[in-house]
Amino acid sequence: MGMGTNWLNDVEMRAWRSMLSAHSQLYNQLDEELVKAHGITFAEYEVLVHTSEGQGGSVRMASLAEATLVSRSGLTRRVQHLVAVGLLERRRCKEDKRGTFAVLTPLGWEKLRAAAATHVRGVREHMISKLSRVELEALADALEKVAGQNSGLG
Amino acid sequence: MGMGTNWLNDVEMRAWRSMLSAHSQLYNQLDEELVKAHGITFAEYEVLVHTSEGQGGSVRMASLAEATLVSRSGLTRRVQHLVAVGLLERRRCKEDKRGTFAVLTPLGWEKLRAAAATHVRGVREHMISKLSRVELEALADALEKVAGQNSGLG
DNA sequence: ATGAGATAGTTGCAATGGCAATCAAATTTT
DNA sequence: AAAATTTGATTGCCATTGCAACTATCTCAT
Repeated sequence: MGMGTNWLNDVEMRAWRSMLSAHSQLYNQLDEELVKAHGITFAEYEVLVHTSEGQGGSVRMASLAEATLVSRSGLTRRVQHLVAVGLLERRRCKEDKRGTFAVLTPLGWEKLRAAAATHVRGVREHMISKLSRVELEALADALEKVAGQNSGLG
Repeated sequence: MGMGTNWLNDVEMRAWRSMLSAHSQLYNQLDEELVKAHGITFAEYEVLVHTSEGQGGSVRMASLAEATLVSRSGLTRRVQHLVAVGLLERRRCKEDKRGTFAVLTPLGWEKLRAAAATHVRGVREHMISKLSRVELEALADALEKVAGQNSGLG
């Protein structure tokens, strides 16, 4: 602005760059492991997880979009694909005829159960095992502050 | 495997979920701010930054791809676009005729200078200001451990 | 009840990005 | 030095995704 840019100092730069790098590596690694072992992407796995947390394994589309950090149109198509491969069903909402539920099928529950084992193992191996308990807590606390008020699911 | 999945406990889950959430929010926010203020995406900004760090504002394509966490084909097209809008030039490498340098143009330097101010302000506002100095250091340390041996650029 | 506006969800379209194949040039092997 | 392999980079093709536009339904003010 008036003067030259007040650049990020070393700690600030390390925090920001390692955030990009750690996220990228973790995401790609976990995604690859799920695809190889179970034929679903991490994004699809996230849909199954959040669906399973709703009443009777069913969640409204908008809520699912928010939980999985994707746009509504993006979610529509992800669900379309998961329906096509038999892991989800769509159910019309009786209270609000505009609404739609995504519902886990028995096959979806089974896929989720199997994929969760792979996913949890991956998170432990690629993230948690690299940190002490204290470091992990500090990481969780700091990241939650950065993420802001995003605790509940909806 | 023999027994049920050993689920993530509370701290582990908080760390992992907040990583996804914090990254998503930060990335989208910083991207939007750059697009609005300077007409370039965050991904493009990253290319300008890493190019500026090379000798004479020039970097080999492969090195740039690695630094910006994108595939080589993805980088080829990003650079194509930045060339089309006049922020970069391509220069053939004399020592290795297969190679190509991306080189910042004067316009590219100017755009970088302006965009950096916006970007740094955004990082401070959306990440750094939410943490104490101690928390920030803990975050940087933890994320670097998760990211592994990715310090140098190339 | 009716019309204005908000909300749930889907679709067209365009941008982005990765994988595999390809081409050119460098390096290694024999 | 010819052949085989590796490496740098680009392109074709396809999958994913977001924005804007659209439809259907709901809510609220009058």
